[in-house]
Amino acid sequence: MEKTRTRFAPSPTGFMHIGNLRTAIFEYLIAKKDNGDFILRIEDTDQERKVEGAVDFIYNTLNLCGFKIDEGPNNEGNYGPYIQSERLDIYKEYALKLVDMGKAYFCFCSEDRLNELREVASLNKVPFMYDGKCKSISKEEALKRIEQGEKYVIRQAMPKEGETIIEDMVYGKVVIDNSVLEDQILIKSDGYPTYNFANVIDDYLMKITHVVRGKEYLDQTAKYNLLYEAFGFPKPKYIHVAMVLGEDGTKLSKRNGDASFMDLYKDGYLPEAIVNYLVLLGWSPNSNQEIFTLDELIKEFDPKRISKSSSTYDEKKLKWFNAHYIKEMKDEDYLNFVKPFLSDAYDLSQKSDDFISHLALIYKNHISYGKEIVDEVKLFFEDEISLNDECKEFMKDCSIPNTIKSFKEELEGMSDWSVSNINDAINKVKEKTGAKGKMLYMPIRIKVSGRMHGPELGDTIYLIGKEKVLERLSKE
RNA sequence: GGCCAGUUGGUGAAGCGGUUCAACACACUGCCCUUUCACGGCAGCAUUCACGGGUUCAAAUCCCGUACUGGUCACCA
Repeated sequence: MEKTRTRFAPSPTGFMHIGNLRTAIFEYLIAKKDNGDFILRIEDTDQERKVEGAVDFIYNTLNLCGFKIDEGPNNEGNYGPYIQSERLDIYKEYALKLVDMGKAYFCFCSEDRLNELREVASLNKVPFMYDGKCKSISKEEALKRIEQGEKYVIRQAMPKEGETIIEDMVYGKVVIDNSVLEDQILIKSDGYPTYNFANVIDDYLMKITHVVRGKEYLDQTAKYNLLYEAFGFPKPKYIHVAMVLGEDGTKLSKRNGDASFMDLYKDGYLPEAIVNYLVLLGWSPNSNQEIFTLDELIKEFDPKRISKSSSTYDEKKLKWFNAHYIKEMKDEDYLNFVKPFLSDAYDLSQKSDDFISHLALIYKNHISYGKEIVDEVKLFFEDEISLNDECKEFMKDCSIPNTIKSFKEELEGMSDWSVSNINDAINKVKEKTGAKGKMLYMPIRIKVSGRMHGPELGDTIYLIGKEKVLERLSKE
């Protein structure tokens, strides 16, 4: 039995959106479920889109997600190189092999001629397809013309009749009519392979057993199969996955400003939560379980349960997952996680460690992503408070000044500034004034913090500090 | 336009011919808990599975057609 090998094959653009990552997750899980290998291959045959440092970026992202790359550009295995631009000779060699077999041919048609054909086709309202003009050129003549420096591409001679069957683990059997397939280009005139050709060659040479890719490639798989068959290579198993749509129903993209993994990560989304959320987007386990560790996913994942229809990215659900994972964190880990967000936003140099930790911990059950704490915590860093209309409305009740006065007196007489003493003080106010419930807590909260929502009142008062609290209570 | 695929609630989805078939989760709404807010707990939320036909004793589940959505038809990946 051959070893299961999957590959993640991104373009090095230095950006990874959610849909890309999800594909990587599926590939990783399929490999690891069988104790197989997960390979990273860089598809940089489009030299214009290449970005410096992109390879490290991809390693970094996958590492954060907890995925170990078994082979890739930075840790080569036996099937390198792992960057397509370094494999040009290989593609050429295989293309020529196909020419020798009579299954591919050199084509000298100029772009102008192709454009003319295209125009005629669009005039006649038929799909454009290369007419195979150069197919009849003999190999000897072709070689002579190449010798003379003529530009050429290599095209595969495709069957004009019959049909090609695609077997997919998600979509089942899909039949494509051969008549819609044109003689596809294998090697471009700049010597680079086309994406399709490089893929087939690499997947074969790297012994990839399961090809996971977006559904947009489903139709094209017929071309792949014809290539595998021409060479006599064994075909991999195909797993096409439906797309992830944005909340507006369109495809996720960088241009739409849709979140990338790194954007989310920087805002304080935990990789475990992102992975957990994404794997459930278009895949469901054979149970009601929703929270999964990576190991559990490896055990449970079954590509046959991937959904055929596209799904919509739902930030609310992601937040729910993230909040869950935050609540599960150990306090110590949580503090290390949120403190950077605080220190980025506020000057903490005058604050004690106790203050910062106490403050951060109060919000552990409140925030759904790290950066959210910045806004939540604002009330502890502002000198002036101003009430909004809702607060003002609330404060109109005539019994309130009395409550505030009484509470102020309690605080003034307090020797030891602590959360429990503050809570006791609130209790005493209740006894003395008869105010209770909302009419007890809310006036104090508003007067002291300037808002109607916030963490436990005792903690809030404690952290704002005695001096500032008294000052605010005294104000009209 | 040709071809390919998809269509279960606001969202992710389970179910794939009957025996709770419309689970579960997010969101939302209400209640309870906490002397406030939040957390947490509980409850409600698709008479119906895009629509129309057919097969069957029986269909969200099988078949056909229609509509809609998306993908694809490059020397781009």
